[in-house]
Amino acid sequence: MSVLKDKILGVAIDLFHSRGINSTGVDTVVSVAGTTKMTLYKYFNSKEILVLEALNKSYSDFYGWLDAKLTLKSKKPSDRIQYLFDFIEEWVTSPSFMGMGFIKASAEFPNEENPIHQLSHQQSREFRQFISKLALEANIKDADGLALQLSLLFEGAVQAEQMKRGSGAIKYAKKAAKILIDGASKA
Amino acid sequence: MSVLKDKILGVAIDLFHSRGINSTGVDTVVSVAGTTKMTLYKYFNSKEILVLEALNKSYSDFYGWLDAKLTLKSKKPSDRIQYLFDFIEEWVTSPSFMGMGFIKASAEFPNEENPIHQLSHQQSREFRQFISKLALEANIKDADGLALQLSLLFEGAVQAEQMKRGSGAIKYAKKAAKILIDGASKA
DNA sequence: ACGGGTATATACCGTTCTGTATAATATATA
DNA sequence: TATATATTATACAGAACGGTATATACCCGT
Repeated sequence: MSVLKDKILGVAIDLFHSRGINSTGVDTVVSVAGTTKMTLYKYFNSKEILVLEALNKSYSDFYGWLDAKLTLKSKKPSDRIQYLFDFIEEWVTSPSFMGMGFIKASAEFPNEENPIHQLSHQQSREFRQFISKLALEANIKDADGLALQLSLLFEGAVQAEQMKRGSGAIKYAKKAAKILIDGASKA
Repeated sequence: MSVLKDKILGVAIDLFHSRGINSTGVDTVVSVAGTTKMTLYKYFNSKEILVLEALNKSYSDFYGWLDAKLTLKSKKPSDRIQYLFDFIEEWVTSPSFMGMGFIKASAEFPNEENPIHQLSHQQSREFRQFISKLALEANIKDADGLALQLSLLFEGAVQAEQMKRGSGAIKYAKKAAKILIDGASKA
């Protein structure tokens, strides 16, 4: 991947998060990235494709980071779900946190037939499946049910933190997650 | 309030929810409402004001409906929090459900200095305080903490339902809420 | 029948948007 | 030095945007 394409993608991710996707024109992207529209359209055939690639990079960066953290933290897969919200807290409270792409994008593109909405939905499902896998490895019976509940806490906490930085919501999400995990473990 | 202003406001709320705020032009609003831009701008001095009023009506309709339902359901304020998610489920699964205005709006206007973002944030806080009042009346010690947790479940469930109608997330949110309420009651 | 507010119709202004066409420039390799 | 490729510079097309100006029709109480 060209260094210039990478630069454009990174700038786009920043701007989409800080100003919103629809409120960010390609002129602004190229201006901040220090290049021109011709170059942007060479690497991305349309703004929609730029948005889709930005979403993909955003999500896979987060997912890769979280998965690596959990793998490093515990060699026993059955313990990992216990640390899930610890790392989510680390992520959410990090200065570079700007929100979750698929949450914002699905709000800006509510039409379920829109490709951006569909990708957002897919990422949301992928993340829930990731939690479900953690729950399964922890020998939790209703793994899917717990995963859904934890994903609600996750999305709610991210939503709260997007609305106001330093809201502290993640601390309470963590406590709630512990209660739900413990409850589901004994069942 | 003029019947025409009401019509415009209702159409605007529908369109903002189904197409997004930034993707809905005033031309579309007046066209669907069957009126003209002159009339719209007579009642709303700018699109931003239209958005703010749409948010206000959206939220107060929801809040008023929910509060009335809870008051009717139980004469004992200490019981009401038990039924909170029952009515939220009724609201979310209703065919007319289109999402929560302040959740979508805050995603479309991420800048914390933007008036629309600020109103969204205020409504989110108001709703959390409403839950906190319910928790207080139920003699729950950490009423604010529980209220924050329940609001995370609420926003997460609404987010999930916005992304995919009929997701079923609300059922699991309800179960999680019951666990958290019971846990906080005995503490 | 007449006058005053209300709504309509329509055209327009200036700006911004995505996307493209064209030509000039830099850079690296052969 | 010559050639191919990557990037820039700039201008523009065509549409949509928020918002305004002007003139016309309607309706209702006097």
